[in-house]
Amino acid sequence: MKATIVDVAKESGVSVATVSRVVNGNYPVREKTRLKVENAIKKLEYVPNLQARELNTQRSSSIGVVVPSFDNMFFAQVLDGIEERLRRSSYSLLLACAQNDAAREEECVRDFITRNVSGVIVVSPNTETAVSEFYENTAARLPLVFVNSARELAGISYVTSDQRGGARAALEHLFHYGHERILFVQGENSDSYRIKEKVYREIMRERGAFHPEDIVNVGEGNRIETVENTMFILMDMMQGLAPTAIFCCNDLMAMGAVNACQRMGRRVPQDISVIGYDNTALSQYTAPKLTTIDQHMGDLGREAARLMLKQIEENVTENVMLANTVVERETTGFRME
Amino acid sequence: MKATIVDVAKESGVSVATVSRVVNGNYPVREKTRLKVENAIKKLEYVPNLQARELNTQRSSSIGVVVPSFDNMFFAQVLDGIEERLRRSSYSLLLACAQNDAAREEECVRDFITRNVSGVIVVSPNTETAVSEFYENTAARLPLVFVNSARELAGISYVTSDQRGGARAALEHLFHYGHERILFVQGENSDSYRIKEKVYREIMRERGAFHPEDIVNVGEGNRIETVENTMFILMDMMQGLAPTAIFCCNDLMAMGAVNACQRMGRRVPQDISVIGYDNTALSQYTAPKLTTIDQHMGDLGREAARLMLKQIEENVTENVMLANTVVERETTGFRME
DNA sequence: TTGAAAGCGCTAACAA
DNA sequence: TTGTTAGCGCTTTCAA
Repeated sequence: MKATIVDVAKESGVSVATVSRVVNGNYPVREKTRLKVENAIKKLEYVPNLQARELNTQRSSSIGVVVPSFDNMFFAQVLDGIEERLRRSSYSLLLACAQNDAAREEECVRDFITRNVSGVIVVSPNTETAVSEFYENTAARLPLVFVNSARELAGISYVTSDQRGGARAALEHLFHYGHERILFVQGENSDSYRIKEKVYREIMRERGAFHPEDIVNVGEGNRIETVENTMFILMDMMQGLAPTAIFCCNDLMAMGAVNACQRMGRRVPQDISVIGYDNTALSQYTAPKLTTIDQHMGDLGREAARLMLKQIEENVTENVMLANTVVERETTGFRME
Repeated sequence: MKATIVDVAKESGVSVATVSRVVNGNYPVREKTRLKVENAIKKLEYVPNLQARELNTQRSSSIGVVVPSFDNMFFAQVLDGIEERLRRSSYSLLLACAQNDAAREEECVRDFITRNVSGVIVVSPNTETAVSEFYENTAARLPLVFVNSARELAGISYVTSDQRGGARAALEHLFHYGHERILFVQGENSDSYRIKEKVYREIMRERGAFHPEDIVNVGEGNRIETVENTMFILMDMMQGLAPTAIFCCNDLMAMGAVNACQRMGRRVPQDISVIGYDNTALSQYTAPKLTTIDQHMGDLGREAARLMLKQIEENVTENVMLANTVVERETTGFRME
């Protein structure tokens, strides 16, 4: 069986208290005693039991993270950022996947509470659950951080990305290249499309360049088929219209847009410019490489971890909004007649 | 403060043992008593403390998973599989990232032991560490499962994917379409390239169709730049050679190969066929869509979780090798003159 | 500088 | 069917 602190104490002929002091190094121990204990530890391959320690000290050194799914590169990157920041602390990461399901999300959080985590980070919380009583109660119990949630609740820290600003930056980038007739491509069922559409409408109206028919909806926006769907829909649409640029709500759609242009014999960016959103790895794989908006997902994760640590240590919540920035690559530019 | 079992016992006027029995439902409790206790639990918002329970029962209900990094879609998919299988059990998942570093990998495993996990799954263990004494000692302490490791140690369960068979299947797929002169594109520093190269050499030699100059090395094979590097190297190479097909060790390289062909005015697959490896999401985003070999990474993860559970429950190790299968899409076919 | 002992929240024998 | 109690492995107060 695994060696316990008692075994070590016996082996080295001291009390368990002394062993504990050696292990934690928080109280003075005579050099000679320390050596004896350390030898015994090595000999018995003793590893302290964190569960017991935490039960005793009423602390916990794990943080729960709930993600809605793994198939999306977005979450992998946020997770990466969280892990990176947490690594420098003494906390470790308990992971659960909510499968895009509100009930399952609650379940995950409850399980974390049972496991006595120090706090829970929820990435893209389900909008149904996010407004519910459930999270209000949970926030009263333990530190809670939301990543990318539109709705705000008391006692919860938020880290979001400035999609309004990002949409504006994307359009200004296109204006800068002299584009006026700009198609807007979005999908269904996501707050993030709503936000961008609103900005698009406002800005285009301001310029007197708004045409309702320039707004294209390609349906489900985060699947593999999105690329192809977007391509076909645009090939259809663009027959009648003569946009000089296309603003897409994510890189999948942008990729479909580029493909559509190429199939129709329009050069990108000489004939038509395309800008995407998210700066997923994808955007660099294509030829030409996508100009897009970076949401800095790694930073989103790092910030979430930082806010969590802050809540645990100082018991204060904080909200952070990260800027979205243009990454210019090869799909935007001036028109060449 | 959080309510404990003692609080619930007091509130409902029974002993802690009875509360425990109600919570666990493992011993008979009179209906009326049970109701009293349940009410108290609800009233106090009591959540049992798993740490205490596990300390007492000498059990643990978490499994540690170490991945080398997150930036690779591969690991995200394996993780997805592990999580999916574990979800149906009562175990939860402790995650750590080794950052492609052998020392850091050991550290992660040690930390898991301290946290008293039931077992550890290591995805793509570092080859240095994999052969070391470290894992031998660790395997003696607790269940260990390796995903995608070339070297085998006693007391450890393995789940690997049959890359030999996959490479053979890829070549046979090309032979089937009548290709004889086939370029082999690989990268540096990975067992998986070695394995495929060996198969390629063997099979091409057997057919008397082996030309040493057909083996191309594009350097670092798992970065974003791999796509572009591959493209330039191949555009250079293919001037002199006249292959009718290209077998690439991963989808990044295959994407680069397709781009190279297109730039050189060769139609894919009418003039030249390209086959990739991995079946990453990427392979479906391109136009034309990549024919590739599926490693079934989700299954790899699910199997790893299954073997872990088996080791925990029955204390037996098992090795599994998953078949790699051809996924035919749009980049392979007969030559059209 | 060290040891004895209480107790963290829980389960499970044992007794009633 | 229920209660009493020992003890899981550890930390920490208190006393020596």
